[in-house]
Amino acid sequence: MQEYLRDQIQRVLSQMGDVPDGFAIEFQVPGNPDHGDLACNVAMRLAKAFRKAPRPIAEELVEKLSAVPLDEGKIQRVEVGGPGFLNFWFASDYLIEGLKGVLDGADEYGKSPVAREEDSPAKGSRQKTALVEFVSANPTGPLTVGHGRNAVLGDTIANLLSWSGYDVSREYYFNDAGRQMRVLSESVRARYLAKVDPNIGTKTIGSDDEKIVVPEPFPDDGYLGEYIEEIASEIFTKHGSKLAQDADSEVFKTFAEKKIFAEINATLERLGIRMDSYFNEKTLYDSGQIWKIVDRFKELDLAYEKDGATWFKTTEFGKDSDTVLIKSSGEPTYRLPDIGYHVNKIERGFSLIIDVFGADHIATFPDVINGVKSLGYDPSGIDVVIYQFVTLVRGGEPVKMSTRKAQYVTLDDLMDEVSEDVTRFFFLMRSANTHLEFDMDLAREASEKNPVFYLQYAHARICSILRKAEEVGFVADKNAELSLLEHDSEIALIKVLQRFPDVIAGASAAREPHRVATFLREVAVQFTQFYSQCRIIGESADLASARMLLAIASKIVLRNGLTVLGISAPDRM
RNA sequence: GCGCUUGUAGCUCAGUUGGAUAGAGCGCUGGAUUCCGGUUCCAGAGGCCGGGGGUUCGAAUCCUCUCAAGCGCGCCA
Repeated sequence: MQEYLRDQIQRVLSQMGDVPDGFAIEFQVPGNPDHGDLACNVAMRLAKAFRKAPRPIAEELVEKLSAVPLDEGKIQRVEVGGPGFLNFWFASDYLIEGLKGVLDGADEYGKSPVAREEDSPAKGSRQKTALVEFVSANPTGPLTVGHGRNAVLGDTIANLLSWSGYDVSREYYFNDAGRQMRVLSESVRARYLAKVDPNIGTKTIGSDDEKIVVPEPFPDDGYLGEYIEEIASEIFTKHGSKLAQDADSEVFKTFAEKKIFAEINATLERLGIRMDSYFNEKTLYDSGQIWKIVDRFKELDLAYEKDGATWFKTTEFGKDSDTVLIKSSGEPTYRLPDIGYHVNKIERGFSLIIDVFGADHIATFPDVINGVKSLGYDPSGIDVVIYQFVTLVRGGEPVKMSTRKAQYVTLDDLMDEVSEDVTRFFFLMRSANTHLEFDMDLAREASEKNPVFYLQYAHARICSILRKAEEVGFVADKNAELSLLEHDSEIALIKVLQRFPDVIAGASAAREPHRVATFLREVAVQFTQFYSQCRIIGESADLASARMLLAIASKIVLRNGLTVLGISAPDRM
């Protein structure tokens, strides 16, 4: 439709004056139905070039457009509105074609065709690929609520890209060799030793307001969660006391890592998330890649040695200070493997590389990009999605969390309390860069106050109508005369449904899943209005069939939208 | 102190690329109901879009200054 109108306007404009080079004709969907179905602002934007007021330009445009009649199957009428907008009203034939499109599309409605690389002919018709890296929590403990937002965002963005025609891979990046894992291992070992010898000495760690008693060998910055205790018990059950003498035993680390990873994956599974690959940071060491990068940085005069450490000249890129790449202990900081990892991703040939991480990581991202660029790679395919932190609210008060005492609500706890569907929806209903307030009381409530239930209810209600129709022996004619749909609420609903593909495409391009959630609410509202104003079963066979098809189309859009968000569309509630 | 993010209705938040009278849900007030699911629908009240200045046909949106909040600024990740 937009292309058609663009061509028409282009043709008329060229007769009216000199259109500036590169002038693009743009359209928008007006918020106010009195302004038609599509609006165009060319008249205002050309006022200066034409040295004329916008309104006369618009009026001339309308006159010229109507002189060579516009396709009546597409456009019903054109008017000048406000300061000089061209307002177009779609013809009902066009709307009906769109409705048929929804029904024909069915489970596929809203999907874009396969996206192909077009920039390089050599690549021919290769499908675009995307790598979405998310979660990426090191296996040191259960996933928290914060990880939940990351996980759900990443997974949904992956869904969106896949609906936009990308071949998508989900990847989990982790490090099981660093300091964190050492502390984890020592924490488990200390708990284990206390089981072997209950008389082992204790000590107190923590600050003045948070004192915690732990076994003597426990690291000062150790992990205090209950799960450490459980892992130690399991090791004790399996190995008895024979590991007590072996200070270097790898068992603590490998056992803990294996168990924690299994739990993380089980948690992700509950959310319907399945990774395609896991990338161990260790790979980058083993291949020698990170050392090559350091050498290259030194050749480029972007790295130097000082105080026994190797530094990255981030001041070259406008930062206040340089950054350590390799500590004086010989161990790299996370920044070096991060650069290596992104080089690795680029070398794997993805068209699009998406990272999802929390606001606390934002400052390190430019270093990675600058590093990648300095090494001669093109970072333009890398896109970062940043999300702000989550606050749980219960009874109007924020839920206090303390990592120190390991008093935090895990993602599993949250799902136990409010269900998987609600968890996903609440993480997706707000834009990623707002601080999310997760209202537990609202989330628990299974009523119209809870936006997820409102959507699911609308879907269930349509299913109920279909069941009812079956009971009374009514079968909708698949070739029903859809032009019988002319009630305001029917027309409004048809128009909303047809926006779905654009919403998906827009949400995908902007990596903003919340647009889908916002849109689905509109669909549910429009459907409910239609439902309350128009009866289906009991009307004449023709009208009942047409309305039934409209209800089925609504069901398709609700269902597909919920599917993209990873939320179930129940037949009954 | 510097950097990033965010300030929109009482609360939680939408607002596309700069567009027409700034929207939704909750809460509040008042109404509807012979119904295919009342987990519903309709109406109303409620706004200095944090504040000042600028850009232009036109600003919640862009620029600038300023105020406030969150996060980051480590040989942690």
